[in-house]
Amino acid sequence: MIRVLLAEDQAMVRGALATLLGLEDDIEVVGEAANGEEALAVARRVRPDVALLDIEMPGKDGIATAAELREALPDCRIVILTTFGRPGYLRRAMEVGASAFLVKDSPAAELAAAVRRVLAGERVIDPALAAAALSAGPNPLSPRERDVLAASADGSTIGDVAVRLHLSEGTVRNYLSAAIRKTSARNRIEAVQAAQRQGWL
Amino acid sequence: MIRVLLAEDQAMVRGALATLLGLEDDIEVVGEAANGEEALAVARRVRPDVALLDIEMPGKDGIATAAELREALPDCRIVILTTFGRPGYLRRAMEVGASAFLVKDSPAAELAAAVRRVLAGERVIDPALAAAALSAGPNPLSPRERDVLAASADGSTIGDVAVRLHLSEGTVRNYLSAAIRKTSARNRIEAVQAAQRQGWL
DNA sequence: CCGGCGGCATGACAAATGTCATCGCGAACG
DNA sequence: CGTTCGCGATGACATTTGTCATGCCGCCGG
Repeated sequence: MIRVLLAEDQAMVRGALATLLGLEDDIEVVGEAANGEEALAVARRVRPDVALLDIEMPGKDGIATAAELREALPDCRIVILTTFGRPGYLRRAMEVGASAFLVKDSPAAELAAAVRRVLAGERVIDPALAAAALSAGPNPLSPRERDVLAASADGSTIGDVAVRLHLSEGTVRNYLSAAIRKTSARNRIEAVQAAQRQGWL
Repeated sequence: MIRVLLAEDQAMVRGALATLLGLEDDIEVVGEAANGEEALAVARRVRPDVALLDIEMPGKDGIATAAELREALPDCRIVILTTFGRPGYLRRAMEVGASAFLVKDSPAAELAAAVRRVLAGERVIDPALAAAALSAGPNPLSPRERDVLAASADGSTIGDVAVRLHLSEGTVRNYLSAAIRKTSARNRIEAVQAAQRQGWL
């Protein structure tokens, strides 16, 4: 039996996916979690063969969780599951040692198939997405630019961001200006959206 | 057997939910759809007893679909399913004649339960959410303010919005200013986010 | 040890944004 | 019939935002 841990914040989806996997003869869901911290705690206890991690979770997201899980249980294969097939997500998932990257709008049967394949040592990545990630290139934003852009994402004013990041307003404007240029956007809002679309935040 | 139609854009989630429902002795999934148009077409053909509609779908969303479905198949009960428990969503769902309103982070078992209960003539609404919807009050934005705010949501500049809506720039600014005031926001971005959080867009 | 790069800051300037007062029009409502 | 309200517009104004040049510091690679 393949022992699987499932981390996904939406209970209804989590339950449905767990049931789906449980129907497979060779798969057994040995743990469930609603967020990253929980996933790590459960993983340490149940020591699954494969961990299915949703990226979009409150608190510690799936990628960060994957990174820690890699250290705690090096033998546990990691399958990243996500709503959004963003190039940056894929890139980060791979850097962190994930074995598979699945988007939720691929067919449900893919899930069990991916679990089996990663356990067999394969990597599972949608070729189209892989191409997109490669052609998009790496994140061009410097760490600080990324910080400032992320801090601006919630509608904060430049002053707010400056306070929150302990910077001068002028500096914030400069970083933002750089981020806008690098994302080929016309203003902050477009820059934030472009960066999110690429998975750079 | 209760004949159910399931509309949900993410194939993996759709498949998992369909499987889950199919496991119930008294429920049968007689149709699936990935968007609103498809849902309507399938519904007309299979004439389900209950339609499960996700709100967040590309093209025609779950609420708009519910409105049309209500006219096409008045006897078909409607269960709205959504990721976000936004007060405005609930309000609109009720106005459009939905029998139930479920958020995806309630337990998976709720789904089948809701299907049975709506068929029995009950309404299924999370009490906490109902309270939130009532205490939040109705959408204070005038139709035009809503249009302008929605058109600004993607980072468009005032000029863009003016062109797209065939308005003068000054008018756009005025509506935006009103929307910002009514949402108690400090700028466009906050206004958009506040409105989205309430389900007003 | 020197050049480049990233981080941080200023100051100046132009452009976009937000606010306000005010106007005309038409529809709805008492 | 008058009042109110939403829609659309204008003009003036203050503020915020975006751009650019420039400077300083510290670190790292050649």
